[in-house]
Amino acid sequence: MRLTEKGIAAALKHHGYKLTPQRRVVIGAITASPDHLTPADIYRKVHKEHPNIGLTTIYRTLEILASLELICELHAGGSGRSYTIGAPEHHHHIICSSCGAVVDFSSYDISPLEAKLSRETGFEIEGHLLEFTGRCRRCRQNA
Amino acid sequence: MRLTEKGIAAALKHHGYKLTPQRRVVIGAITASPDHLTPADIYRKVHKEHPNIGLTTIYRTLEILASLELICELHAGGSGRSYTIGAPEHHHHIICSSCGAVVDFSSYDISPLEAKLSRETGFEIEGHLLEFTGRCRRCRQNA
DNA sequence: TCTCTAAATGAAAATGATTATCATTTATAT
DNA sequence: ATATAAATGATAATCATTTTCATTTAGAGA
Repeated sequence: MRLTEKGIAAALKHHGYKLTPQRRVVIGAITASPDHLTPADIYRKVHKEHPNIGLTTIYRTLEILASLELICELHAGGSGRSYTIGAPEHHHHIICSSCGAVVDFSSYDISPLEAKLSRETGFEIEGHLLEFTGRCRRCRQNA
Repeated sequence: MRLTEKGIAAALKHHGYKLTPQRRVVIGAITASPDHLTPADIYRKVHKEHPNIGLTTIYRTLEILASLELICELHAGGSGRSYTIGAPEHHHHIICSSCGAVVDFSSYDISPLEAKLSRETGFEIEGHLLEFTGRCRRCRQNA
């Protein structure tokens, strides 16, 4: 289950941010895409319909959305930063290296591993990064 | 078990790369540090003793070392790219968010999870990213 | 609905990281 | 010792991201 455009808009307001037309457009672009998008990707996507939206605004909006965990930052694959739509529950991502599609999975609980590592290394675990890359079913069939 | 300066130098030669003084210095800086280092970090470290080594050379050397998997690229934490010394076996990393120390762990086999995901999602898994951040024992005790 | 104000925007410049270029130097095979 | 392809360093070019600041605007309250 992924967050919806309406849900994200409501969460923004709930946290005291203004719901500007520009922010609506950025949120719309992210919720409409199954892929991971860089700030430049989003700029290109929205620039046709909304040529007045600046890249700076996109950066600022993405930063807010990420800080509220309404979108997820991805690390695997490309070198630059990219984002995908968030979800209500904690989850991880599989990214298709061919088409860029992102699939969530929440069927894995990482906390036992965290506990084990904490015991073995003396670290107090604060966070983790777990992502997979691969080729999605469709891309495999098209090959 | 981590790779040694000698082992990395030998591997470089084995793959047909020349073992220049500059590369030796970069390799030395990485093997000498328990932390993750950005290209700029390494430049600062080596610049005192070897002011003639350019940042460009450091970038080029890091790229080669990473492509041969003699060093590991880290993603968690900082935004820029950073590296740490490699190891002979596949492993993952825990990074101290306070002091930057990197601890390896290889006590976790991710392949059952990969198989499960492949079955559930139809993806052919190609790679993964698994890192933890936390506070190491020493930093916790100093706090 | 109107007004006000803090927040948000966009354009531009500044910054910072990374890559490309190219003339010069050098590690190593012979 | 020599030849040569590879590597280097200085510089410039590129690209992503952040800062700045004057202007605009969403939304709270009258």
